[in-house]
Amino acid sequence: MKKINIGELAKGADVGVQTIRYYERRGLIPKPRRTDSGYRQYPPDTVTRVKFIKRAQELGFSLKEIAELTSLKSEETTDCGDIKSVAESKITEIENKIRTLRDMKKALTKVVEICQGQGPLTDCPILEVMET
Amino acid sequence: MKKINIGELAKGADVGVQTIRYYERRGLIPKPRRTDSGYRQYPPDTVTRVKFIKRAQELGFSLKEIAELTSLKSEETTDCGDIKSVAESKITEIENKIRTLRDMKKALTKVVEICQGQGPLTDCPILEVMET
DNA sequence: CTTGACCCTATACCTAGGTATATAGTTCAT
DNA sequence: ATGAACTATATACCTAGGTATAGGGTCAAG
Repeated sequence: MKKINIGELAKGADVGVQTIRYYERRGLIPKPRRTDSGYRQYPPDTVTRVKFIKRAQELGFSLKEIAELTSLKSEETTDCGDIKSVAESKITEIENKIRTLRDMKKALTKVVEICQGQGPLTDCPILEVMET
Repeated sequence: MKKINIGELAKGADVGVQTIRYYERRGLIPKPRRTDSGYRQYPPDTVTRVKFIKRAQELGFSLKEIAELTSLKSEETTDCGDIKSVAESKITEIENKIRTLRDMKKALTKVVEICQGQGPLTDCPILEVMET
């Protein structure tokens, strides 16, 4: 297999070169071999690895959690159920965030509905509700 | 009216003393007068002001937005409708966040449903979907 | 007159996820 | 053999919202 440089890896996974090095520091991708001059040489499937990171981010995982997921992946004793329960608790977490946002929206909607949308600030129900 | 110290203000608004000084630096609360020895002396209603900040945060406003809201409040030309439209665009923003979270949840739920919850990782549909 | 609880400034640190900059070495095509 | 394009390290910077620490001064009670 031909190896790829950091630039090709970054391009292939659609991230910046700096981001790759940052991921390496964070332990999200393995430290690659180097050429004699010090250039990083990646096996081409590292592109998949970086894409995995991006995809997991889109699904709501933090880099820290992705690192945990990755080390889970490489443990012998991990089975599918372990991954599943990580995903399930992430779902719960997302539900909680949605609930919080819905409460915020509800509170805001309520004051907006009361507000006539004109007149002096002294009577503004929005500011009023925020000051109590 | 008797003035209060920073500690009393912090306690009254249920935040840390450092937070008060931080808000001052951010321009969220006016710079108070000082005693000869340099102590900050607040009018007691500053407690309300700090509580306003906390409340607005709970409603989803960033400190930057709260500062804007505050300067809007002190402009002569501002009327209730200006405040209302700020609140309305915040509602829209919250709705967008909810939508994003719902999409994340949907994607995660889908893979979790496919996963049997046992067996080797090689067949794990969750990891599989994340790698594509 | 001293002790403890305040207060002051300045600066650094924290999480999260990077991006930017400075300085230097390498590789490849012409 | 030279210049563009790439790579390396180290360090600083960014947003957001603070918290912590160091090294002082002040105030009130006993």
